Amino acid sequence: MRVDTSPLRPLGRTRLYEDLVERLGEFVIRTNLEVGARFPPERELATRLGVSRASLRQALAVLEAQGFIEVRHGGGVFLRRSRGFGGVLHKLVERRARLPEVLEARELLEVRLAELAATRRSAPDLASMRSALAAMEADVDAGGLGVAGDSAFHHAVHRAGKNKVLEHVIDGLAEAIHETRLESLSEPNRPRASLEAHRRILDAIESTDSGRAAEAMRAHLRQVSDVALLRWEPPLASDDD
Amino acid sequence: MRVDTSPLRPLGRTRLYEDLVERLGEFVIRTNLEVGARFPPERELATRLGVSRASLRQALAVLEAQGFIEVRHGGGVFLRRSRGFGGVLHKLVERRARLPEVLEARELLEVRLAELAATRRSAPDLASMRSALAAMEADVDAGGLGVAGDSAFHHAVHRAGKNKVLEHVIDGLAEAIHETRLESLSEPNRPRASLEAHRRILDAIESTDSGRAAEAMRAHLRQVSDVALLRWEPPLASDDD
DNA sequence: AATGTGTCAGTGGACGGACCAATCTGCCGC
DNA sequence: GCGGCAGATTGGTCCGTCCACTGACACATT
Repeated sequence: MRVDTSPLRPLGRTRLYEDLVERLGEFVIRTNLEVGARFPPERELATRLGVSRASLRQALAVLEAQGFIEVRHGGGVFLRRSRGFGGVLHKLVERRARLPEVLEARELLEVRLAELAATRRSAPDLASMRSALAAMEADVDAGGLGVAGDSAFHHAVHRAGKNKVLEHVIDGLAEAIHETRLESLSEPNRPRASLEAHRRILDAIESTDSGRAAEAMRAHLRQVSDVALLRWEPPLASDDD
Repeated sequence: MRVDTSPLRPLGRTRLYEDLVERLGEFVIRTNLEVGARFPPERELATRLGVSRASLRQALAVLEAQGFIEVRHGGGVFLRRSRGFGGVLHKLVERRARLPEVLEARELLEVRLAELAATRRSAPDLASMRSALAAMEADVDAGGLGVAGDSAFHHAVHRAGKNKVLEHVIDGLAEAIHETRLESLSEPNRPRASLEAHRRILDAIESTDSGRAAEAMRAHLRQVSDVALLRWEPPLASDDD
């Protein structure tokens, strides 16, 4: 039983620590704090922001985990990078308006990963893909959409690409991608078509044919995002230079 | 003056909240917690983990910011996704051993973004690139390495690609990339060569020639990563299937 | 004078308890 | 059976306290 999670939040919801993250971001900008420079002490920050040290420390923990600051015990809080202070991928991704960008990013990453997978895949990787496909087929035969298998298959391909960085990035996009997948698979006959597309991808990867793998993946993704509403007109280049 | 940040950390240093993030990850795995399911109450978690609620809440804040959990006031803590629980990009990136993967990811993203930039760049984008290049040239003429201009130029290209998601991802890799850039530019004559490479990229983007932009960027990056030590032998595909 | 050493103020790390606010649950009266 | 109220649950925030690490300065030693 899925718990209804995101929608219909209380409205004015305000995570104090989230506000603090933003405030600290502003602080960096407005004081023109340089990379490597030190923040005021926690106690002072807390006082000036009018919050408790506990709340402030939640915000600092987030920023540190994000890599924006470094907190040195006994030393102080230091700025590590200012670009994109605040801002987390998953938040960026969860905006409906970003769908075209997400799809664009997805295609880029996933096609390349399929290409890499064709060259680097190990025996266990292939096994994962096959079993994911089998699960998907079983589910589809039973009248399901095969989402679990679909997801597992793509994940297996990602792993087979042997690049943790790219894999991590794609996983970050996973949520938004998952929505797309649902919309697509909900159309009649889609599950079947999708299954076939996956077979072609697997076949190419098995034959270590990276070019074919890339193309098969690209075709598959295009098919999926076609359904996913809005075709996107990229802003035209202006030649006013 | 850059503060020496990463190397030679105190050894046993241990961020309690970081450990907690991992522990919670283990908890999700071991109890096979499903997406949407609820965690035990904070107080109970804190007790069972043997830490204060304050520390636990730092960990929860990180996990929530990361999008792994959702915390509902008065409701409880819920699992949003389990894939890659814990694990943050910038941590992944900061491992020396990952350099090849980072470079691979960088090339993929940056080449594509250059390609997009050639089609989507606006007048202000071009202006940013030109001024970055000018700054770089001035610095190089003065005997500097031109790192600031270099960085600004790439950033301008990223922005011109008009895809916030990709831009965000690249910015996440920025730190590691920056190191690479330093190593590369430190070699004799490099700054000059790099400047030329950037000119070619800009020229292609100005002419809205996406193919040439992509190639110019690729060549530039290859040149840079050549210097960056270790050529990488990707793991060979095993044909034992 | 140069160097080593001890001390101490400053700063982050963690805790426990208290109280508020949103939510959930179940009982009670209609 | 249904609506609503009240108490229990659970997260949100704060405060004060104490510990641990760092860095700088004063002082002693050579």
